[in-house]
Amino acid sequence: MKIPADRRRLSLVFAGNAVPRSLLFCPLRSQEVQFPMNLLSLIRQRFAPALQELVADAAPLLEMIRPAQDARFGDFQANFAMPLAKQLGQAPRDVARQVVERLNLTDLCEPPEIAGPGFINLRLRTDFLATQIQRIAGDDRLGYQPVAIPRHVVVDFSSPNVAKPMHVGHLRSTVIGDAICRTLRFVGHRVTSDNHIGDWGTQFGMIIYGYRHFRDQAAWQLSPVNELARLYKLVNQLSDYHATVAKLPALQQALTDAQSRLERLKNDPAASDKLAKQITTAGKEVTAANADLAAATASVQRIQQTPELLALANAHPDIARRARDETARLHAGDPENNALWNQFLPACLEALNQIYRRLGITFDLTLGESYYNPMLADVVSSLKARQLATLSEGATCVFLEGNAAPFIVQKTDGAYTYATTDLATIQYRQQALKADEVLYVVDKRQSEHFQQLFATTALWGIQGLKLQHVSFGTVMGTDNKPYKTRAGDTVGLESLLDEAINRARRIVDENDDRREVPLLSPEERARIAEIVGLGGIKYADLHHSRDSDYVFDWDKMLATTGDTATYMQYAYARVCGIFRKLQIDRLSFSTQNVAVQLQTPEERRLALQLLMFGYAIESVLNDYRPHLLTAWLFDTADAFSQFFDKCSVQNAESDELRNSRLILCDLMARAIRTGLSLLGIEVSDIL
RNA sequence: GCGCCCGUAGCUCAGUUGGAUAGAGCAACCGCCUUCUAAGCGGUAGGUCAGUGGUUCGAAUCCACUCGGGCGCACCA
Repeated sequence: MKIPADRRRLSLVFAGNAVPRSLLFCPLRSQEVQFPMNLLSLIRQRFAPALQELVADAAPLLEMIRPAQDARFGDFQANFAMPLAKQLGQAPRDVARQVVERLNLTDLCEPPEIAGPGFINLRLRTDFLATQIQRIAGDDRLGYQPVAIPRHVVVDFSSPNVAKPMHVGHLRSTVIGDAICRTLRFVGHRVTSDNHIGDWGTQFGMIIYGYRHFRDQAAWQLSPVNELARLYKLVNQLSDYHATVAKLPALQQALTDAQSRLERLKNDPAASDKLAKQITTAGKEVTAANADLAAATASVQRIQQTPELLALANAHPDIARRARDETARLHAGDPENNALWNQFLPACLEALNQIYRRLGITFDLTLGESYYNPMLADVVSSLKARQLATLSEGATCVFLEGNAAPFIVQKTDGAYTYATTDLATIQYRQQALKADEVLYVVDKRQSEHFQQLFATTALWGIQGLKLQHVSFGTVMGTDNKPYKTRAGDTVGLESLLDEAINRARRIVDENDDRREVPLLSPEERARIAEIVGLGGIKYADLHHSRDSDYVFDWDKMLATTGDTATYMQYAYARVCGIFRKLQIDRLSFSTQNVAVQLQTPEERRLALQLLMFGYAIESVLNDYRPHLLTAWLFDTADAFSQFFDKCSVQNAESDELRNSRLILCDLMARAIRTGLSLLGIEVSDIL
């Protein structure tokens, strides 16, 4: 397949770099012994030789060394003695003892303890922790070394449709995808973020049709994007109206059928568990059929009760087909439709970019579906040549084992589908972009599509490219239904961001007004409200495990208490407050060589937590789960809050202790700033 | 009908792929500001991990079935 040298379609290339440069290459000051900045890997390395003496493959056993799940068990625990004992035919505690005797850990840990059935509990030496903190003092990367072998990862996320308003689902993809990009870059991989926007599909036919028939010229001149959005909604509404009217008898029939089925079952004299279950099922079917009919009737009535809409609907009875025709003509190269496309697209993209700018998100590439249009015919003929694609009911399909439905690459009318585009995109990403890996940050409801896509890709002969669907769950409202406005519309993103910032502003005002002497100017308040509001939205999304559905709840998101972005931002601001109060410059202080002492449990816990940063990062990238980073951030801020409570800096018993605590404070601030930056969340020196 | 996912404290969610007495946040109750930001800290209470059976040293996690819920299944993307 040929990749067109010229980009026939408009594509935007951003040079944006998500993580501040300063965070990327910050060499450590001391270059002596380099421990990997992942304490767990270090411990595992020390266990490896001891285990290799007892067993051929130590790797799975090393996996069983974990952070302790309870502080009483120390800092780390090894759980391998029990399975290993079985393998060796010995008692677990004996096996544990043998391993412990072979260990050389004295520079890192207190003597290991064997507990319960054979757990090995490890407690790091406090002087070791102190040395490590001293070593990474002042480092924004907390000592994290870039990977030795970088991969090139293409991250496909956000991917809105132009002209259709973006909604919370796009927000979720955008926020998760951006966090993944930033984290991958941080550890040293090469990342290409690609916004695979829907700029070539059915909705464009609708806009073109709307533009030709329903355009309000004044509105168009005032704001093309708003007018296009209105036109899309209108055409969609009218198409739906006709489709729904046509569907009403069938829905009515379905209800009647379900009802009579239920009656028949209820009158069945034979009583059995199976029958009872069938009655339950039939009852649910009646309820569902009722709901379907009611929804359809309501949507029809909405049109019929609005004379202007009804008149339009009646004047355009075959609007759906004619809109599809416009799409087909666009794809066929019709000059007028292509001219309109070229006219519409920049405004649509600009509207999207406006939102990305507010969110602080950039893309390396914005290659929409249209970009791949010239490659689609070759994809299909290549699939046919390999006899993967066959004609069925007029459509060109790839039939895959285990899938009832085929993977359609060309429709009966000759049009290509997003399956075709996705295949072309994969080929392009491997051949032109030289990607090693592609991530798709897309709603989990599309998992079957990706399963088919990846299966087809493999059959097609593309090798050496790792493909992963990074799926996420639906965003629900507090009513546990997909998040919508009361009228049933999707919630526009722009208004969502406004709402978040407005709410945050109220909190910022309230807080500052409570002070004896307010600290903040209106401009500062506005800036902080933005940081807190956007941080709240992003954090709410990211701190849920990505594949669970989550409930979008303003009050929780911007709560002034608990596990929110604000908690971390607040902890950061408190560190800045300490340095302000003592009139010490944080940046210059942190480069001084200060002896770190960890005398209290709070200081020790904070230090250990900071040193677990590398482990947290690697857990995130293991399966692209940003919520593991939010958990680490919360634990870190929590450790700091306890430290702040118990360990006064300005009233420290000695200058040495004060300086040691200042080092911890500074490092903690860097940890929070870096960690939040990987999630696309900012901090402020004052809150 | 076929397939995928889920069910953990009153609510919202974690639970590092089979480890020790199942954890957070919110809400509730009790306590802590003349000292670095109380957007904070400490404490109390709250659980049949939907249910039953199985696998084994050991199960919220794996298997089977049952109950309850969600989603997807031929030309929208």
